[in-house]
Amino acid sequence: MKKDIPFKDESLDQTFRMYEKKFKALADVRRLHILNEITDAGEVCVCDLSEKLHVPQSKLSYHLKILMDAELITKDTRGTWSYYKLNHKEMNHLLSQELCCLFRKE
Amino acid sequence: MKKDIPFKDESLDQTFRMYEKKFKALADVRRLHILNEITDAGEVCVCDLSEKLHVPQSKLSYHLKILMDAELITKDTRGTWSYYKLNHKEMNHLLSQELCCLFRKE
DNA sequence: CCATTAAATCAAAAAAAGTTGATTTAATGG
DNA sequence: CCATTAAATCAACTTTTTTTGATTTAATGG
Repeated sequence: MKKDIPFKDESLDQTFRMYEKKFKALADVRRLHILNEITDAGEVCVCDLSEKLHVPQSKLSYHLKILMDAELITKDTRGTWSYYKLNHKEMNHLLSQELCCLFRKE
Repeated sequence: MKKDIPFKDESLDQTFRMYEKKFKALADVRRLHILNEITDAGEVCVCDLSEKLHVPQSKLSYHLKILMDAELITKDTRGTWSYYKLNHKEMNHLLSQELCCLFRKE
C-alpha cells in the first residue's frame, strides 16, 4: 500500500509525514542499538533487552513503542512476555541493501 | 570510508551515531520537502527555496545546515549565491532504491 | 485468591530541536 | 566607498522528545 511513490501533489506531504515518522524512529542511537540487538537475537523480550543493553524497562517500553508505531518492529505477546521482532519487509523497503545488513542476520 | 559495516565492537556505537545524524536529518517533513525540491530543481539557492516553499530564509539556512552536516547535500557558493545540490552517493548509500526515487530525477 | 513477575502507562522534569526576528558577513555593481 | 542583496549566525523563545521513578495492568503459578 505504501509501495507507490505518488506524483507531486497534496498527497506528497502525507507521504513525507509517513517517512518522517519512520526516520524519526531510526534517528536515535539507542533505538539503533535496540534494533541491532533484536536483529541479532531474532526475537527478544523487554527483560532480555534491559539486561543486554543496561537500560531500564520503562525506557525500553518507550522506545519500543516508537519503533512499533513506525512499523519497524512487531510484537508477539505470549503469557506475561512480549517478544519483539524486526519487520524485515519494512526495513528493506526503507533502507539500502548495505544499510539493511546492519539489521539483517545473513 | 563508511562503506564497511563493522563487526560488533566498540566502533558499532560510533557507526550508529553517524547514522543517527543522517536519519535525524531525514526525520523532518520540512527537510524532506527541501530535499525533494532540490532533487526537482537539480540545484537551488536559498532564495529560490524560500519562494517555492514559502519558508523564511533563516529557517532554510538552519535546515540546510543540518542536511549539510549529515552530508546529504552539498553547497557550491558562486558570488553571493549558494547553490545546493543533492549528495546522490550518500542518499543511495542510505536509502532503498524505492525510496531513493523520491530524491532522484529519473 | 494471592504473591510474583513482565510490561505498559503516567506525570513531572530535563534535554534537545525548531522558530523567530534581528544582526552580521560577504560579494556585487554603481 | 557605498548601497544592495544573499545567506549565515545569534540569542531568546517555543515546541517536541526523552528520561525518570512510581503506578497500573495483566498473566502465572502456588
